[in-house]
Amino acid sequence: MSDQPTGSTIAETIRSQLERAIVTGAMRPGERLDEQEIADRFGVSRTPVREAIRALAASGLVDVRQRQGATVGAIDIPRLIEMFQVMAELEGLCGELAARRITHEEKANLVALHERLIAAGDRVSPLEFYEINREFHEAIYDAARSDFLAEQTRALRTRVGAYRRQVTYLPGRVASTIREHAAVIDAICRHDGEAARRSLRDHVNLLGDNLSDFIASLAISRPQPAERRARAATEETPATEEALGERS
Amino acid sequence: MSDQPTGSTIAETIRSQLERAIVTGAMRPGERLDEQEIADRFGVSRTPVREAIRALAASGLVDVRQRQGATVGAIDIPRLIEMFQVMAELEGLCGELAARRITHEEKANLVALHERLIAAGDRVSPLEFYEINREFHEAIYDAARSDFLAEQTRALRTRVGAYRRQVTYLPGRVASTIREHAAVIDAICRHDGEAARRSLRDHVNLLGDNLSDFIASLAISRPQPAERRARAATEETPATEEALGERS
DNA sequence: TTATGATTTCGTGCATACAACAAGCGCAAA
DNA sequence: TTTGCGCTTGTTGTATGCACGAAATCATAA
Repeated sequence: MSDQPTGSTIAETIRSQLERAIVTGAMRPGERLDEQEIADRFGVSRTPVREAIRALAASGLVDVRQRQGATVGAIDIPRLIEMFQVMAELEGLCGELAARRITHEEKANLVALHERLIAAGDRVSPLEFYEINREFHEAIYDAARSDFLAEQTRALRTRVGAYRRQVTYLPGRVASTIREHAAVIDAICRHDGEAARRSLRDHVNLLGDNLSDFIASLAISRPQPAERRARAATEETPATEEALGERS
Repeated sequence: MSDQPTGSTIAETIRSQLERAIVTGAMRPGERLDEQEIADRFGVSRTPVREAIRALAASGLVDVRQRQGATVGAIDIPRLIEMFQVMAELEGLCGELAARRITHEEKANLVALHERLIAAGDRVSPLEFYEINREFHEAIYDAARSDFLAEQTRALRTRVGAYRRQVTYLPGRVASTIREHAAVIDAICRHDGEAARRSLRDHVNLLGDNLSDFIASLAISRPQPAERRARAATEETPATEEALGERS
């Protein structure tokens, strides 16, 4: 390993790198994770790589089958919808708790983030929009004052990250997101727990709905993913899944 | 390994065994998990033991700190309450979905389980009561038709298992449980999603409330039975250890 | 040609050895 | 006594070798 964070283990470093590769879409769902290959790529032995893969498997980002190696977690549509539904509940609970517990400073922060989001949305900067959106939700987690709930919600958010990213960029979705966030902020600042819960839950559920529409529209020209372990010796492609690929 | 399930790995076997030891309370919160010791105990090398421990850590049942080994997950009171709150939401969602999707056969099964629960409650058979209660909730997960939701809820249930077990056996709690379950069944059979969600959520939340009462009552005066063989008696333990440890 | 069975190949699962780090211990200095 | 430093010791983190098993390949028969 050339650059390793001091105080951290190799396994954790690899885990982090792989996670990043997966949630950003650099590694595509169904793609194989060969222990030896990854070990060579990072210049370490199989042991920490193996540990990293198992950790990712535990968080649901990769699938492992006995004696058959690991692949990047492929989530089928029904399951993805289920995940959004659960996420909606958790985010809703975050909203309700936040509405009851938020401080003045946090309110101000939320509003500020929202305005940054609007600005980013106007300039149509997907990456920045995505990041600010993340911070917005993180701010709500903080305000909810429930570490465990925050961890669970965050984990789920990460897990669907690769897919959600596609949805967030849908045309028209940005404007809707801003409107929905405005409703969330309003409810939270009014300390209306029920309204906050509802607006956040619906917000996330709408993402899920959009997702299904999105998927459905793609189902027409979907190539059969019969790719086995065919990997060219060339550089790996920083692409996204064909079904969820760039779309304008 | 003397008896290993065919088709399963050693690591998985060990993971399962350790999980069982933890959720049943045989291993107590804060207790240390020495890789070599466990490896010797099972007659295997450190490698699969290590893997098992990391898996348990990922599911939240054990805590690991870099270079400082692993301990059985110790959950403090605020966090435990947070976990119950999240669990209440998830169970509530299960209930709502179940109310909308349950079949006639499943209704009958639910009722049958409930009657078995009543019988077990009358005979005051804690272990059986616990098991039937588990099956009851599992039946609701099934009826909800959401694999992911079921997995999440089940995982959380397992995670608080060691603590929840104590609460379920509180005097008077059995009768309340049966009453609350009756309300749940009624709502589900009427296909009233909202009522099902509310009744199930409150049911679990009441467990949380009882939990706090339980903790509070123990904080006053509680002679330690200490009939269990003390393994790491000198080990530093969190507050919950005292409060939720062995009791009659 | 397809189907079926043996064989080869390649990757995972586990064992073992070594390295690195943290906690405990002893000794010396204040 | 207390404090600080270096050493020892024990445990974790990583590397490496080997064995088992599943998929791939090939051979043979219908």
